[in-house]
Amino acid sequence: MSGATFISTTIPYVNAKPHLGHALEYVQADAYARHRARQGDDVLFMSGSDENSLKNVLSAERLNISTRELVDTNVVYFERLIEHLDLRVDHFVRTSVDIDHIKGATEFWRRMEKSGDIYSKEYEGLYCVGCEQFYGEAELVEGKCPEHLTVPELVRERNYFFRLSRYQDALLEVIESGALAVWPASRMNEVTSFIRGGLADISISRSIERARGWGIPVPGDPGQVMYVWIDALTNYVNGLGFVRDAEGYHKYWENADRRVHAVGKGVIRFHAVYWPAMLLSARVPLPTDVVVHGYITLSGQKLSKSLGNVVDPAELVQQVGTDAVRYYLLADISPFLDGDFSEERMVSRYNSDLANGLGNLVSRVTSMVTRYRDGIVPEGGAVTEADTALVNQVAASTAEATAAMDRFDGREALARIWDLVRHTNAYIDGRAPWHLAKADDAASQEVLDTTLLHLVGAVRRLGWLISPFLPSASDAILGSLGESLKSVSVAEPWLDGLPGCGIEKAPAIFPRLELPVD
RNA sequence: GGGGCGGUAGCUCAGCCGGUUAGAGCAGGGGACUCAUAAUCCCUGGGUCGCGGGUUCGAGUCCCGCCCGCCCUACCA
Repeated sequence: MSGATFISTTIPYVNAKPHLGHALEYVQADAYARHRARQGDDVLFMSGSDENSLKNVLSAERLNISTRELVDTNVVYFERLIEHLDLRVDHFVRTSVDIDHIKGATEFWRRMEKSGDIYSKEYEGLYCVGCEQFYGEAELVEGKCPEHLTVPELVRERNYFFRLSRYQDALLEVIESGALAVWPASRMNEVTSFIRGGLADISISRSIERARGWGIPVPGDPGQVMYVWIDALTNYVNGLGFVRDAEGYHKYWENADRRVHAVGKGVIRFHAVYWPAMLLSARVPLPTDVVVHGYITLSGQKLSKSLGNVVDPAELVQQVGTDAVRYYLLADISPFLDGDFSEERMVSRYNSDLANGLGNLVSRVTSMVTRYRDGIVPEGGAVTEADTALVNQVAASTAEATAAMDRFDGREALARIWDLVRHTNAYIDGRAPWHLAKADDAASQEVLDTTLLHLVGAVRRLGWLISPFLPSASDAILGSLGESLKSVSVAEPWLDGLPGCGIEKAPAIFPRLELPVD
């Protein structure tokens, strides 16, 4: 146990601006990264951009600019989205720029070659530029690429091939033994049945002509560049300094407890079959988890540029704020299945859960401590059934949310956290502190003290619990209690250190949003 | 064609190896309260659990067939 966790997003092509699907994967990976970090792991969260793609070359040609110019321009939108969504990305790989990546991909290729897994042969196939992938006739729909609905081009040239076929048994073994877990289980079934169906060797290079001279050269053959997926997959180790045998590589990959890839359902095969096989060939440890999310539809329709229904996540953040977007993506969209986006639903969940639920709870608690005890958290008195029930809910929500996150299920985690939000609100009404405050007998005052202490404890715990999902709100809540995340531990008794603390009436953490009227 | 995953209250979903009157959140209806972001709390859910058979003392929960949606995979004519 090294206590280290590696988590990555896929690296998108930067031939266009990011859409909501990118945002989904980003926040899912970010929540997991923050979760593990909070559990005490040393976490490295990596993202990046896939720039060596023919798709980028063609987009640039259409715009009449250089490929370099295109990727340099577009990558900024992704970096900006990462900021807008408040992601704690530790390292961002640019595959056409980073020297570690370019050298690393080359070294990776050499290792596969050394294992005897690379050979060249004449090949002819139907290639979809949009997918950067060869298709068999049978996979086409009316002769067109099923993803892009364009006619693939017939390509014939000498290419290098990877002996994927050799790794069929080994891959089944790592997946079935659980060494490489694919989430959810249904996706794992897909992968194993695909492998059982037989693995053919795959083309891993293309002529420099077809690539328009863009891409990472194949070592020892200036006429060929690497197939974009081959260099792209190696970004995960290259971003850690694989080629330099860097300390980061040893720590966050080779010796890490968890090596996690968050991916979309469209690229499972690359991450759960090709990439592990490449790693086996290069004799590098495999990922431990591949977590597969679905796609986001918009009012039931697939996001597509031609339909003009692409939602710009950056714009969305500007309209409703980072918390609303993060919360919606994490709490409402299934982590594993396709989800539907609707602005109305996003606003509705924000208002009911964040503004009316948690936000209002923080307001009323801080307000009562300020009003009834001059902002000083009191010592508690005798504990009764209602207090114990609250304590139990704190423990249950904490345990359940933590366990859910270890299953990559942020939606479930948030649901269990909100059990505590509701329970705490109900606890307040059950105690009616405003009545206790008016009663001047000692007994009532003691109950009030106990109640306020427990409330502050619950709010503190909630602030801690939401930190992977809503980091800035978490800071705000803990800040209003004079706490920072670092000073709060799950291990310590949950009311420790609270009596005597000075707190202030918190400003609205989640101001209500108005539904867009149109 | 083969395989997989879904089809549960208006909406989004829970329901593990079959077992008392099928659940949650939101929305809707009624009531209470005032600390709070007109927020909160309490009460309120007669849903053919896609359809039809079957196994069982008993089935959303297992078996068979069918319908619908999505996905993976392959082409037998």
